[in-house]
Amino acid sequence: MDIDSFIVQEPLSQLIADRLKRKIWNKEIAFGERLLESDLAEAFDVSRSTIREAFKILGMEGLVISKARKGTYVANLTEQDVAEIIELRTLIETHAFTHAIPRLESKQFEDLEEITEKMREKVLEKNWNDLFDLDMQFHSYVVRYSNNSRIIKIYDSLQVQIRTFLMNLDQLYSSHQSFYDEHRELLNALISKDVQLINEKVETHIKYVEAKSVGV
Amino acid sequence: MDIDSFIVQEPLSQLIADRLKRKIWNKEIAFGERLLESDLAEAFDVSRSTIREAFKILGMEGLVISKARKGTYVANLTEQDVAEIIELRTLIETHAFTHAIPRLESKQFEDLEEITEKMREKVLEKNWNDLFDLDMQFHSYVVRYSNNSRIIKIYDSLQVQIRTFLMNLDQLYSSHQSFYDEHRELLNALISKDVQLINEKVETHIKYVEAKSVGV
DNA sequence: AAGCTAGGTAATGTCGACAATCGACATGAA
DNA sequence: TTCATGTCGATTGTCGACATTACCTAGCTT
Repeated sequence: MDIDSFIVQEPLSQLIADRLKRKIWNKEIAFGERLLESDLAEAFDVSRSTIREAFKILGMEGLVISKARKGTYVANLTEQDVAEIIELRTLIETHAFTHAIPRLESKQFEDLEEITEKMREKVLEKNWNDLFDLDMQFHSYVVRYSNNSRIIKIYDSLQVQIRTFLMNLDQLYSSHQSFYDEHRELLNALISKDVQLINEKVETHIKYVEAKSVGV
Repeated sequence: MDIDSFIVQEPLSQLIADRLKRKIWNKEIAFGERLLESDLAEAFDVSRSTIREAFKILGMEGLVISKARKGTYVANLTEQDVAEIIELRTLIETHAFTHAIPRLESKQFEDLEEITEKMREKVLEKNWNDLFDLDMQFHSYVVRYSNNSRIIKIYDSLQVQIRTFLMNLDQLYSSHQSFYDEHRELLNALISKDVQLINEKVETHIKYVEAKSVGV
């Protein structure tokens, strides 16, 4: 028995998909770039089948676009795409946050409080990568309490795309303080359980990010 | 050049996925049934790779569920699932219909009129299958004018699931007349371009279907 | 020179086989 | 009996090779 047996549980294709995702986020692979099955198979030292399956995963998450017999390309984020993502995010989050309200108890608010406080730390440390993670985590946490597995799944895919364009916004780095403030307000709105206020804050928060993204 | 060249354009996996979809809709394959790659490969006379890719497609549409090293199963539609689908459908359609308004001109209303009138015919002919198609077509047509490719894609997948549980509702067959009336009202609401009214009609229409589906 | 046709090359689609893993059953010890 | 361990068959994961298709280029025709 190999020692790796204790580590490897998920299929190789999933691992490859994750590694490709990272490469795109780190800009090692550019938007619009063509991905050749053979090249990647060689680069990752796996077979083309595995790469193919990884492509399917990334395709579901909207990171990659495959056309039959034409190849697969890293999805290009045009202004239209960013607008679509913003629109969808607003739609899902306002709905999910609202529907999560009845299931948010003190336990949940404590968790969110913890996430938010960690954000404050990361802001001071100027650790933007962790800050991103916490941002995503905060929103995912609430969406999960919408209790609709389909909406959660859609949101997970959407978050991959959100992250993709956020990682390309250097401007965002300069506004770290408001990053924390925004989530603090969002959390307070949730605690108040005031639907109107929550929707307002969610929309404002997303629009705030959108403003940063003009001209991606 | 082979004569089939004119026919075969899309990958085999897509064709297989469609055929599997039909089999599920026709109840030739039951909910929750396990799908064996080898068996299906033999049945359709293709390789396992092709079946695998078909599974990935059906997985995206939510028709089957694959778990690593555990196999893939036809998705089971519990009451919870139906509730989720209804919730998501309402969310997407109200949003998409509302956002489609500015792009709906006389050309579009004529098209919708045509679809609706065909429904009247099919009701008289008692051709339920075609009626289903027209129903799906009507809603897809409007959603397409939301101009958000991501929302359209989500809706397409959702419609596959909607169809899946509609095909299992014998009760619906008895209410064919109101089927036509419902869409007539929906169309009138769209023509009026009254957001409030449209949302109302969409919600009513979906809830009407939901009522039929209690206890699936 | 422009456009069309044909052929070659490179990439994707499909295949069948081998490897790793899971589940069920059998076997044996506490 | 009950639980742990080992073995076997069945099924999915991964692989490399062949088949088919699309893109590019060269050469021809007008």
